[in-house]
Amino acid sequence: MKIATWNVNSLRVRLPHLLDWLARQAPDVACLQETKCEDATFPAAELAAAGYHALHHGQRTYNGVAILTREPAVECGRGIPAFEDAQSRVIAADYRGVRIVSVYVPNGQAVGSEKYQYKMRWFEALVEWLRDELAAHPRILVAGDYNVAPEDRDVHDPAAWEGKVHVSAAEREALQRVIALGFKDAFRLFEQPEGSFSWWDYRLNAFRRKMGLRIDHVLLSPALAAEAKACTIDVEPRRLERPSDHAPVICELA
DNA sequence: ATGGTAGAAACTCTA
Repeated sequence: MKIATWNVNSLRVRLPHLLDWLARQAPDVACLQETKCEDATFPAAELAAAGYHALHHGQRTYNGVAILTREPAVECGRGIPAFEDAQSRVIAADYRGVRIVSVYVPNGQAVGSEKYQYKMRWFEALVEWLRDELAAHPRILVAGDYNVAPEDRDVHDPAAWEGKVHVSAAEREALQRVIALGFKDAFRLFEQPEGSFSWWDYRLNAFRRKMGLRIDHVLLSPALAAEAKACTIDVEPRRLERPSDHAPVICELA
């Protein structure tokens, strides 16, 4: 089973890229973030024509997460149950015996800001929720935009980024608390090229200059990690005209 | 030097 995650930064704008990419990569599951559309305007018909069923937790202008599947999946919740959140950042589904969670962790804007504090509270709620979810569903994966680069090798210029949002010690510790529940970062189960990133700022020609961060992750439960065959970042969509600022991450399970 | 671009929506906020 081939499972992908991609922050598309507006599903409406990126729909042509997404449809081309679905045809090329043919994932069984695609977790999307930043759809930036309401459920009412979700392009379900276009995706159905491309061969995908969709579950969407939408929101106007900001956020919005979806799960695309080849066959219908069973939705099992939106948001973090014990965390009151006006922002659409989580959707979960069962598909072919796997609990799939698509997450869009808050950006955090700047260390110490109000949005950063929200990010840290959000992470704590995620950890508490996933502890129970992992116990109840041994075959679970949590894929999405975590807005944290776990290690210095996930950062193009660690010195320049030191202490900044996405890289700060507190954010890395928060992500490690998720991983410490028992999850594996699928990407690091395999040998990878140096300078592997999943996001590049639109500004300053960051993509061409290889100024990226690896902030999009597929976290696998131990049962699924044992079945992982490969995990790659597909940078091709980032090369296109009018791209998302993120590249898809693709994980293959046996 | 605190820049730059992109998206949605509304003349600003978020990333």
